[in-house]
Amino acid sequence: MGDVFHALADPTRRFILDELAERDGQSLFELCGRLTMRHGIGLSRQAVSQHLAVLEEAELVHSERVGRTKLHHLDTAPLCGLTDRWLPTLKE
Amino acid sequence: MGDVFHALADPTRRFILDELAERDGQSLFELCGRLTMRHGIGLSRQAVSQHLAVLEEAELVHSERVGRTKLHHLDTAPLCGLTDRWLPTLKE
DNA sequence: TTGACATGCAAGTTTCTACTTGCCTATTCT
DNA sequence: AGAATAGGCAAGTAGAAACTTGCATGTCAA
Repeated sequence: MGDVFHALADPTRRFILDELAERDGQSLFELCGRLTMRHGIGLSRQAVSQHLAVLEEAELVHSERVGRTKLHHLDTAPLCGLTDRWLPTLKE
Repeated sequence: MGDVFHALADPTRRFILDELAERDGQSLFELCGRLTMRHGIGLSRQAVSQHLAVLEEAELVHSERVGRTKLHHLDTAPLCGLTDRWLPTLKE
């Protein structure tokens, strides 16, 4: 669960989640391109790949291999109730 | 807003929030003691102080000086709607 | 005012994080 | 088969983060 917060702590990773929220199932190359075009983030392919690995570790992103590409899917489940721990209205 | 995620990314800081959620208005010394007693975290006073600074930066904790002590208060406001950005049910 | 207590400030160290570069593997197309 | 495409692996680097230690500041109580 700390993994989820750690994953969300980086702005680039939050942009990646934004991208997948808008268009699910993107490949690594697609994400690279769209991060550059739409968010002005000019990172190497490997940098983005490493960010995706962190997001997968946190289970915020799942991936499937399709031929020579790998499609990435957003999973918002780990976000639900993430902060309830400290919200007094939900204590009991 | 990235500050909030960054602040939450550290387990010690999450324990501090737990402590303040349970008993609001603790001093630095109280927090040090309770972190050690209840969570097994034996950190120096300065380490805890630095964690509190990070939490204050993120506005998750506010503090007031009272005589020679400083009391810390939890503020859950920054947590509200933190993850809505990616939750599809709230898109419009 | 002097001593004890609660905290702040400033270096300094070690560990982690983000990113890059270079090379390797696997799949598709011609 | 050979070239192009999509991605993976590994080592290296620069900067940030987490902690520590030592000293300074401010407050209270006798």
